[in-house]
Amino acid sequence: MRILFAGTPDVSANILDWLVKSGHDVVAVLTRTDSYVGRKKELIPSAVALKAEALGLTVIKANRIDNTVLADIGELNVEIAIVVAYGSILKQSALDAVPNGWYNLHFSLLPKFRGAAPVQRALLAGDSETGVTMFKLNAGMDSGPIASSLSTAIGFNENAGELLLRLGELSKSLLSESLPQIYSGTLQLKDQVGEATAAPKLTRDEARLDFTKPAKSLENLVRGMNPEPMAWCMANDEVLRVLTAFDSPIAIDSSNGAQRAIGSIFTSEGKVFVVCGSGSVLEVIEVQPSSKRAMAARDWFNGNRSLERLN
RNA sequence: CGCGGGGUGGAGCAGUUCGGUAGCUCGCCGGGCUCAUAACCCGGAGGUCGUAGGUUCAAAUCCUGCCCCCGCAA
Repeated sequence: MRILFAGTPDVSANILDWLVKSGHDVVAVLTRTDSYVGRKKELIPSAVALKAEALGLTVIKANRIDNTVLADIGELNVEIAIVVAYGSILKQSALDAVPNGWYNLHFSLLPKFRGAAPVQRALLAGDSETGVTMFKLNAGMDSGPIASSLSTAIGFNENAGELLLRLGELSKSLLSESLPQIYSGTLQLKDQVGEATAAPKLTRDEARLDFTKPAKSLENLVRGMNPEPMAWCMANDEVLRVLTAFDSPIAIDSSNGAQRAIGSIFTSEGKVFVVCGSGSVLEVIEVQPSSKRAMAARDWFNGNRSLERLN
């Protein structure tokens, strides 16, 4: 079947590459328009656009499926579309433009975590399992009938970037299982069952560490926010990004009153700890002060001996 | 010309306002203490202070150009 692939970021590009190299008949790619990225505001094509060009595929760049784009899609005579993190909502008119429909890969076990940030939200929630779901798009938000899904255990120190990478790989298994069924018309779709939850895009406010919370929930935040937008807190009026941190099994020494204040920093055996809520302690592994590169928390602390607390 | 912050021994930082031959916390090497240690004590190596030029008796510090790095915002 002639396939239209729609996607934008790295994960999508990786799956596109795999589809083509596995012999699937991808004839064109739909991706978001080039966007200004970085300090120098350079106009950069999406990862999918770059990959598609390298593969010699037709590329349609659009953030909205207007009549012009619909016409372009019409001319391609594609039979199905596969969507992996395209980045824009597809309206009914767009869905109708592809005869056998659009199949979306979503990085959660639907109906959990519908929306833009399923991987991060699963980590924030402290879930021990997540997965990838292939479903047929309808006009709703990730609410279409499911073709298939695969679950996977979340590693205990896995962050969002690492988990996404793994889910991307899992997707390939899902596709190699489901695509042949779509081609042969034997695929069975099932309505989503269970409680639906929303996974809206992350905001920078949400990424701020609140040390009055238990260390475990801060660990979840740090993992879920890495690599984007990255958890952060304030250290002497400067933003400190926290790349890696774990709930520590050590307990606060109740004999040391100074160490008990929320947000207090202390070291032990070369490790850096922060006092959190409910008597818990967060071990900080890697941080990035503003203007600096990411560094081991210990190195950072060596240069900031006078710092007593984070907030 | 979107806003802003940085480049100082192997690492992280201070010193730059008010020029005068480099300091702190670590790491590393050697020695000591100890049953032992990531703890403690003593000693040591290691720096063209991003780079090019300028001012000066003298520049990490003042002036100018350039290179590299980072956060925010998009």
